[in-house]
Amino acid sequence: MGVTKRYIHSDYVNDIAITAKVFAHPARVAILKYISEQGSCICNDIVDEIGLSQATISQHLAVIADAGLLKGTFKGKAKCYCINMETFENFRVLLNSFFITTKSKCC
Amino acid sequence: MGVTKRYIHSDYVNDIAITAKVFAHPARVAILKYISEQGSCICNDIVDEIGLSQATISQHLAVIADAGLLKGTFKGKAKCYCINMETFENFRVLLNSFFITTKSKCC
DNA sequence: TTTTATAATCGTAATATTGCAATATTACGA
DNA sequence: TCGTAATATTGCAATATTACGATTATAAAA
Repeated sequence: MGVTKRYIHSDYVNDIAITAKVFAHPARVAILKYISEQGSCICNDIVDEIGLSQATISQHLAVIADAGLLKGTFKGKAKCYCINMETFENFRVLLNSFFITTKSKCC
Repeated sequence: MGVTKRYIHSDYVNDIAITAKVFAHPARVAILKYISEQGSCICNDIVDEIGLSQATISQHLAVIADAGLLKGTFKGKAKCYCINMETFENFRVLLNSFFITTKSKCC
């Protein structure tokens, strides 16, 4: 065991969990926040900004990118990152739908 | 290593990550969804509803409860769960603030 | 008091995640 | 082509998470 049993859940539930997981690590939140604050793209100022090794940042970037949240363009030898706002907006809507539809009359 | 370095990040960033983590597992999303659908409280129908063992469900419930998202009342031998909508709403607002404030002009 | 139903906890195995050093790759400029 | 800067990948150690059986607590009912 130790494996998440995704197959027992609906797609909707799995989608929410997978989406939330991207934001479930402070380094990834910080990376997205930093890119956002820089307005447009940057390179490995992220490594300087956040106190983690280049390897670790690169891994987190890969997780964010796999989720479809990054657009990258090579600008010289550096890579220019920016947020794919379309996917980002989809994520917002998905999570918000979950929050909005959840109700509970307490006992 | 293997430990998330929370201390290098701001409280805001850590709060978002901790909040998102609650929803980062499909079982927890499914539990919340089920409680919500039942309107008010239930007991261990959750175990029957979701295909996980009682011990596992209990663990996930503990994670949700630790986040402040559950209210429980003992009703007979069974325990009655419901969602703490105040905390839930706070979570919604926190995550939404992050989504709303994030911008990016792509390269 | 004993039984029974319900839920929490313990112990443990399997797997996932985090983080980093070392190394590879990629792309540019000299 | 070589050297160099920027990123990605690999391999590994430490830790966290997930899941479950077994056990333990708890409270109502018999």
